[in-house]
Amino acid sequence: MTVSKTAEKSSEKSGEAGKGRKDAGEPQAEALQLGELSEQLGYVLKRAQLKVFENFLRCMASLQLTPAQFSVLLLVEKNPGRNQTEIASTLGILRPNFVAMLDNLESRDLCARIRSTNDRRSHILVLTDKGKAVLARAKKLVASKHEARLNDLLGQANREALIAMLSKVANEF
Amino acid sequence: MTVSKTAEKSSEKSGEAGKGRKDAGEPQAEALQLGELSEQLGYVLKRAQLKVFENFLRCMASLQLTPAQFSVLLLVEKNPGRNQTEIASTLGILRPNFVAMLDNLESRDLCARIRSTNDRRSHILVLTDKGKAVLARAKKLVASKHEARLNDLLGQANREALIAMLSKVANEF
DNA sequence: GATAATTGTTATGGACCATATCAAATATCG
DNA sequence: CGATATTTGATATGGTCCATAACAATTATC
Repeated sequence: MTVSKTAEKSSEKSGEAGKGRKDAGEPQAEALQLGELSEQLGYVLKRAQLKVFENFLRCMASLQLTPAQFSVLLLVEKNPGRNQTEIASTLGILRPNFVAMLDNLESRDLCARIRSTNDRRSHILVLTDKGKAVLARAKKLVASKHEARLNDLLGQANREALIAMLSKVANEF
Repeated sequence: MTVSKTAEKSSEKSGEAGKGRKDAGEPQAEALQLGELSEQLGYVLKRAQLKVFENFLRCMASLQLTPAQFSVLLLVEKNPGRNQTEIASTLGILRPNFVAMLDNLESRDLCARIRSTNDRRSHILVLTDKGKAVLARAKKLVASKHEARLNDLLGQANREALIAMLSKVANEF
């Protein structure tokens, strides 16, 4: 069930540009049989997730946003005035690990920590103007380059069905 | 798009045993709005993947097999006589990282490295008798406790549709 | 007002992933 | 044949992400 991010370099040798794939060329070392692996939920889930994240990063290259950072900006925009603990726990990020993430976003002036007047322990999170602008551009990129790709691949109906099923698995499994 | 493995402890406070959930009890700190996040492919994919892996580990607790180890055993069983490079690259595992994995499986007598007579550089991989037995038990556990759960949740048809779509995403996205 | 709990933070360790490098064995090619 | 390049398994190492313990400042609780 393990899959890493590096595309297998071995495939570069065989199917390059316009070469009509010779079938009985060299010994060729026949491809392995995946067998039951290709129907293992966890295996195919992980592979799909890696591919999707990989594509997401490419789409966001110009904005330099990771999936995690994008999710933080989205959530802060939707829920302004919440503190670090609330945002982090909603995303399943542990508070200690959230600190460095925010340091990054804040250093890039996308997000700001504001001392709460009610509870001077907590930091209220808000998007800066730049943060809002970047997020707006990010959304457009995701919609046009990322989610649209899923539509092309599966069709609108199947895309929605897939996301609905994944949500169900995520929440009720 | 980030999700960790720890279940949010905060939910333990509210819905415990048989307590009828009071709606207007204490201040309650209203739950955050996920907004567009809940329809982000990457977000829901990652959450689902974590839940599935978590459940897999619980099911395999008695056999002490991780998803990655299970995939290795499955692939070696299906393709006996292949070397480390072939098995690893098929699973998307980099050769350096595969060494420790095999050390582990070999130390538990589940898998064996055999020097190839054709090419004395490579190690042929095979399952030991114990490895075959453990894998057989693992398959039964996965089928009865893991995959069956997906059937209960989605139904047979949807389960197959989900896996088919994930395969498509994994291969063609 | 003493004690407990919460918030953000630091330090730290583990798991996983990726790259460079190496010795041994093999392949390639002059 | 023999020099050079490639392949295989392995080691070392660094990065990222995840998880836990602990701490100071602040607030809640009694």
